[in-house]
Amino acid sequence: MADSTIDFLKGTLDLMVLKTLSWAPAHGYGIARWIEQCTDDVLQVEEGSLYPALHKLEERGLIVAEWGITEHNRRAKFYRLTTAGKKQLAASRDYWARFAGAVFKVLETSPAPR
Amino acid sequence: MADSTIDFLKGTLDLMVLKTLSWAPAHGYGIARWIEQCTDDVLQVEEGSLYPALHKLEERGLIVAEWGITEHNRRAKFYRLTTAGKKQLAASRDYWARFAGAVFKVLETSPAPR
DNA sequence: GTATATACATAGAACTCCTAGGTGACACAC
DNA sequence: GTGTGTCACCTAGGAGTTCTATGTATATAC
Repeated sequence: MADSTIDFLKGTLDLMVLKTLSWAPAHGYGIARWIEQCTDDVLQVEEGSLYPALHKLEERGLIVAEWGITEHNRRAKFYRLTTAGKKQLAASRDYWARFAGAVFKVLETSPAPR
Repeated sequence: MADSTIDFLKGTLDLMVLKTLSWAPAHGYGIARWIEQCTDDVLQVEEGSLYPALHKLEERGLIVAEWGITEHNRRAKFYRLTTAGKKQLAASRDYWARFAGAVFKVLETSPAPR
């Protein structure tokens, strides 16, 4: 959209959500805040992206939800990784490493000898 | 789409095209083959993605096209980076580095002390 | 009682990419 | 000269994500 900012997020949101949940169950709001905090706000998680993504991950059986109470004494939906989710996380993580490595390769390669 | 493959390409196609052109002018077909070769086919550039992307970059004034003849003696459109394109490449490159770094940070961070 | 932060949710727009097709020309074998 | 493979371009349509904008509701602080 804007000239100076480029959107690289595609596909990585799911990955980071799964990763965040691999530590402990968490609710949507908390996942978003954690990712932002962890990356010094380089990655910003919009709620309009996050909740649909969570619902899709749930549909795919990668996470399961359960209502609970937060430390702020509020009602919230806590998500937990399933076995399938753990497998998917491992696969996605590997794939992302290969992908990012490939991009860096292109960015760092010197002109081909010709 | 498929379970095992995830699409992380968003936004990076433009970046890699600009980078490829930073070495020397090239035509679409050649750009695609080079990126694939450079990444051992980890990144595959579909023509249905590439040509629209090239046209958009041209519209934005980041590259310019000129008809020429390839080493195979065929007619082809050679793209060249403009000054604006070089600036955009530098900016996108920096941004990608920050983005990828942030993702890795999330993927590598241990559970938060609690 | 009012404001702020917390927490969830969805509709619609905007965007990118891929699928699936199509065009044409050259090179080479036969 | 005809067929096949490679090169090189292009677009329409659909599928899929993400963002914008908005709405709801509760707990706590003041």
